[in-house]
Amino acid sequence: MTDVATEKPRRGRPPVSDEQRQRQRLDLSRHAVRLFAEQGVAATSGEQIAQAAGVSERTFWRHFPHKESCVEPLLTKMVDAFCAVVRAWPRELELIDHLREAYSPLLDAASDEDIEAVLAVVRLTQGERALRAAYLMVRERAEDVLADVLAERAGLPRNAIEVRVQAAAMSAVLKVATDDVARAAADGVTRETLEGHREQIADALRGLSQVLVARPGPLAR
Amino acid sequence: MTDVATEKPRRGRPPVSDEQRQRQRLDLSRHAVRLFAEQGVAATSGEQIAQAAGVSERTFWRHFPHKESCVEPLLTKMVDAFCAVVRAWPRELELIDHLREAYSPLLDAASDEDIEAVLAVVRLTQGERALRAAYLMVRERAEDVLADVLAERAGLPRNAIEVRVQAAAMSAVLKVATDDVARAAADGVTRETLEGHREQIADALRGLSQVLVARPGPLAR
DNA sequence: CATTTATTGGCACCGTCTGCCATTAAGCGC
DNA sequence: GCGCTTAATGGCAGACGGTGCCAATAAATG
Repeated sequence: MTDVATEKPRRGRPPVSDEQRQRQRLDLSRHAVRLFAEQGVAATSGEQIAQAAGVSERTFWRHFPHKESCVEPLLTKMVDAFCAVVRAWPRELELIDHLREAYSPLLDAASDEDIEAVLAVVRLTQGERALRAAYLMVRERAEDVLADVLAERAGLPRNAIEVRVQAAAMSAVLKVATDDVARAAADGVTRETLEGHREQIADALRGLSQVLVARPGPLAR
Repeated sequence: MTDVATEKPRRGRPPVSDEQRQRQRLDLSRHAVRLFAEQGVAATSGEQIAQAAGVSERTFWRHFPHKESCVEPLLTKMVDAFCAVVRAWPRELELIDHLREAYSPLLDAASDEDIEAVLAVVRLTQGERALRAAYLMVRERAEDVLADVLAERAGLPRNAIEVRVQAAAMSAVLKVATDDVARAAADGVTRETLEGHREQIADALRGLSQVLVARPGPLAR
């Protein structure tokens, strides 16, 4: 009825800004991931994480509904960066080529420590099934972005079966490549490891278009 | 040193057979899924499931490490059946055609109640993130089987990047199709719904081979 | 029946996570 | 500065998830 932000004398303490909230979560997240990597998820209690970050256990649980969701802010940060790159994918370019161009800036945008932490999380998801769920949730968000972009480029509705399948397939490609790199970076991340990721993705994308057996292609004809 | 099974007078009560163990788990699983569907996962306590199945809470927890893993036996049963079909895929046939032939027997092998229960679980995984992890775990096992079969047919090592990517992509296809059917079967499963699944898979497989934008195909040339 | 081993159930206990309330912090007008 | 209002925090009790331990029972052998 009345205007948007008017009619609001706003008395009392204002809520903290959204960015600040994110920063708090991110801080908790970094401590949590460090502890997870050092001693495992099961052996790390919520109390411990809270203490490491200097807040009470109660407020820790207010920030994260489950212990595993601690990894989310860190992962989200990287995935969002990647999504931004995908969204900026120009029509006239191959995805591979676009990634080749945009990949390095993506790496520069994040601190080395965060990159290391993210890869540590990905590695942890191999054995710690509790983290797998969180990991796959944020991957799913990325898949939706991918589907949006694909749909727009193909001129199809977002939920067309072809679009969803393609998005799922490409998402799978990214997953395979990322897992490989995370494993490769088990002991120390170098610039080469990360550049390798780009080429892994390229390889994997090629693998996708090869279509070993799923259809009667030129190979089988 | 000594022979395999000899030298074992085997005194005392013998361990229960593996099949019997599986049957017990399956029984628990059915009760659990029913309760999950009726009142949600969070609102269903381990004690409740145990009581429904007529065992103590303690032995319930001995059968399942986490509450969510209750769904595993049911899902595994279906996935194993599907894997068997994939393994039997003859070289000279298209996958789609093979599935068309083998699909009905697959349905006949399971009770209607179990099929309904499985679809209910898949539907639940949409909203209950706790179940998502369990669901994705058994899907991953299926992906490995797929990779094996693909590797053998293509004459490549099991962990070749192309193989893994293809397996992941096909697995994604199955996931998309299955989710669609589970949604469609929200109110009552009919034979048509299930036959529809086969066609969904076929559609999705076609979608996979279309390759909207991932490479310079005839469309982009 | 006595013996041996596997399963079961009961109990105590730690960690996860929530609801509730008192306390503190951050803004406002005065 | 002082109230006043609202948001964030911390502390506490408690339900639920899940494990270790031990006693009781079940199923085999002789």
